[in-house]
Amino acid sequence: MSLELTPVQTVACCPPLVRAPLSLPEAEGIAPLLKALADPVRLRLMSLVASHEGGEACVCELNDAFELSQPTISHHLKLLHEAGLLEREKRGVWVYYRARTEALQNLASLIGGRAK
Amino acid sequence: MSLELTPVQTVACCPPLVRAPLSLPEAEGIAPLLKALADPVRLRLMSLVASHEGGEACVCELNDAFELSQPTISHHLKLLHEAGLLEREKRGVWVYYRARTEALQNLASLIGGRAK
DNA sequence: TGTAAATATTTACGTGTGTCTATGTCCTTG
DNA sequence: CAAGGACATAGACACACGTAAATATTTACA
Repeated sequence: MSLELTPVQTVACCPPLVRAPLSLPEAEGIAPLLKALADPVRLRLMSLVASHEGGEACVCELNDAFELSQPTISHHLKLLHEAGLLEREKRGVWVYYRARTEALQNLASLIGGRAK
Repeated sequence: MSLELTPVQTVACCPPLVRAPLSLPEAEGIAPLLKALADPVRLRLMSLVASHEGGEACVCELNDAFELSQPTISHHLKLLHEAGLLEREKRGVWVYYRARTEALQNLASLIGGRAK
């Protein structure tokens, strides 16, 4: 197995943007997380999952929410999963994705944390 | 002049991700903001400016913080400015950029806002 | 065991992004 | 008004990204 940190593990280690300059390694760790969110489809996927009842949603429901092909949705879900923003669980034929809210909150405090 | 909203104006109007699904127009308004931040160089630029004394920094200082060409830094600053994350002010020969902290805070509460 | 449904992977393609070099513009000062 | 410094713009190029079509994989069930 790899010793690499997922992006979501990286973000928890940094003070807010307004507090201190980010080092290059820190920035390189955090950027992939933001990149994963920086797409209209993935933003909507994330909000659909995160606001869904039980904090999770089945891929079948997510597919229906977009006018995009199933492989395209699967691709976006994979990116969010690899970034550490979504957890994946297979139950029978269906796959459920769950939002990692602590990852979102770490990211939020990095971006919007207070200066002092 | 244009009637378009800048991304930063868009973000203030949406509930947190975990609260309700984002509409397509909402997501398309917010994604550019995240995209602007989703790059290691721009993340560092943003944190350099935001954490700098007085909340602003001169381009000349920012150039020195990277091993990139001056036009490349200028390009990144332009993207951050167009997204509404940085304000631009020319004073004499120098240009100063200032972080729009309320934009960062709106973005943060969108991403990490509590569910209920 | 074989068939259908749910999801993922592969491949391909047009478009967008990050970077550089070269050049332009604006301001200051001699 | 000429020259130089600070910053922006334009053009070019390699690479990454979003999407779709075709195909593979996994699971349930008749």
